Amino acid sequence: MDVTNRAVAEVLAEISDLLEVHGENPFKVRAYARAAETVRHLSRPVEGMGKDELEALPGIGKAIAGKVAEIVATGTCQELVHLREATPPGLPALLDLQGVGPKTVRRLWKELGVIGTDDLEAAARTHQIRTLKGFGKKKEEEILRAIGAAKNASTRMRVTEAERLAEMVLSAIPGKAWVARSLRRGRSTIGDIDIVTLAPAAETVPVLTGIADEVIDAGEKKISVKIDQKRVDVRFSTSRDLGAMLLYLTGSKAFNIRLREVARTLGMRLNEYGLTDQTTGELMIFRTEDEIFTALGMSPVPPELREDHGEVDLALAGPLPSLVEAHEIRGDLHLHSEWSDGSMSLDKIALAGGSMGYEYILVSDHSASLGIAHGLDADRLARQHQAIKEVNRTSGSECTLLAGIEVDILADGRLALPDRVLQDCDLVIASVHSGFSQDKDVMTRRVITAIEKEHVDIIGHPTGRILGRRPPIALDMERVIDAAAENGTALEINASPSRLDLDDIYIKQAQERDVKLAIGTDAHAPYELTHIRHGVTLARRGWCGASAIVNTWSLVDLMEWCR
DNA sequence: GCCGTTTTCGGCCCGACTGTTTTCAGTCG
Repeated sequence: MDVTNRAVAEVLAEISDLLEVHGENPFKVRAYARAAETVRHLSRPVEGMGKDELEALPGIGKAIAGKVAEIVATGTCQELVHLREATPPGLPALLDLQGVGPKTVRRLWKELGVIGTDDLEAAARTHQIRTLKGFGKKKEEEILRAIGAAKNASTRMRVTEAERLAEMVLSAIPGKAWVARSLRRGRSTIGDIDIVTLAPAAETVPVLTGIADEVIDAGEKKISVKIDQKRVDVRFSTSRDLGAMLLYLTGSKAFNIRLREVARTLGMRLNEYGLTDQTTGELMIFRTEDEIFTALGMSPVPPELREDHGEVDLALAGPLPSLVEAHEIRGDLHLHSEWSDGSMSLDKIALAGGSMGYEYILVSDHSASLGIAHGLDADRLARQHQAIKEVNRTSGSECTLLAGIEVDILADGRLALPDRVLQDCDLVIASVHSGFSQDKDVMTRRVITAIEKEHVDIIGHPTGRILGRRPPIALDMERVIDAAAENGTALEINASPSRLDLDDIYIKQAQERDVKLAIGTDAHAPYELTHIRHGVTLARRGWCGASAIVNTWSLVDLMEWCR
């Protein structure tokens, strides 16, 4: 049986949803949801863990440890089977509707016989909902709106799309404003935009109402609108207590809960306005987030780590590990020129690298193979590498071009170019670009075969995912990371906003096993070099310091490493 | 269901906003 942490987490999360629909104790519902999150972000597989080890995990006690063991052994558990039998299958989806929660779902089900979205829509159109006590015309309209919105459900945004939307709103707000929530934490995809502003509500609300497609709600302290199908929340604050508001609105939700628990152990209550002493009732306010961390007896937690993935306990015990910073990056280790499918000449790349302040850039065009236009064969690669030497001699740029290749990992694990060609490269990236649907075992062996190759230095975009378009390939990442550790091969953190591959979970795992990482933009055009910052953010989310990232090293050290 | 530097039982983060309400429940983040 091969049960991944993700699969176990999904079972636990579904139990949580179903318990909620059945009106179970909300704390029990949360217990399952929390356990699901714990398992989802665990840096080692629950499969093979003993009962004691499971129960030592945060939020997992005797009962859920038993469930996890059952799921690992059988792929499911009896509790879930029973809950599913007792629940119309269309019911949990109703929880996703805006304004519809567990209490409402349960009443609609029990009192109107609603068992799915279609029923609900019919009930609303025939005005049955307003017959329920406590429900009215507005609620009915809200439900119809929510169903409509769900039908053209907007997917999560890529980071670049979210940044554009945020910039547009920030520039419209008449006063200082900051981005918060998942965009500030550096999540790879963004659901909605949250902003904190010092601008007065009276001036801001009309402006936002003007640019919004819909106003979800608007009060004295906040306004929520929809722009281009995306939710934008703006919260009003003052410079005197900005710290607590930024902290609260950055989250995550789980992190906020943990922080408030910490405050309670100190006899205080934390909210978005400050810390309240529970005995005197005195409110302490803070201009910065760091002052609040200090007041809670913690080291400051950078936004990228605020997920309740162990950082709170660590910050209570002492300083957190220092994370890589953008200025520490000395070069870009993945880039395509006009020699394959990029748009940049070698001269232009050297120039662009110079203006980024880089010491080096790895020119890593595609190898010739099916599916990639203008990939390089051995002859063209040799000519390109001659041209690279020429540019290094003549460009006058501070930035050295490294002569590399992004060689295809073929379906059987062989590489698309022979060893004698690869050995002449400064650095070799090997990537999967075809045969994405191989099963897990075949795919894992394929990638590990490439990792074991003498001349391969970096595995490019390891899971091959394209956010919102192509799922990750089936890889046993445990085995891949072990193989990378054994062979001294680096894994890439691909900084392209459409990839952001590896995931932060795996970056953390790789680092824990002393696997080196390489950040590359995969740029095909000059402006894409600036995407390096997304790679740095992702590395930080994976708890990465500079020393684990090979392109924070000097050119000499980098060349020494890959030899 | 989980958990313990007051606790192995009795708590469980906290506030904004809305709708259908004369005082609050439900939902959301």
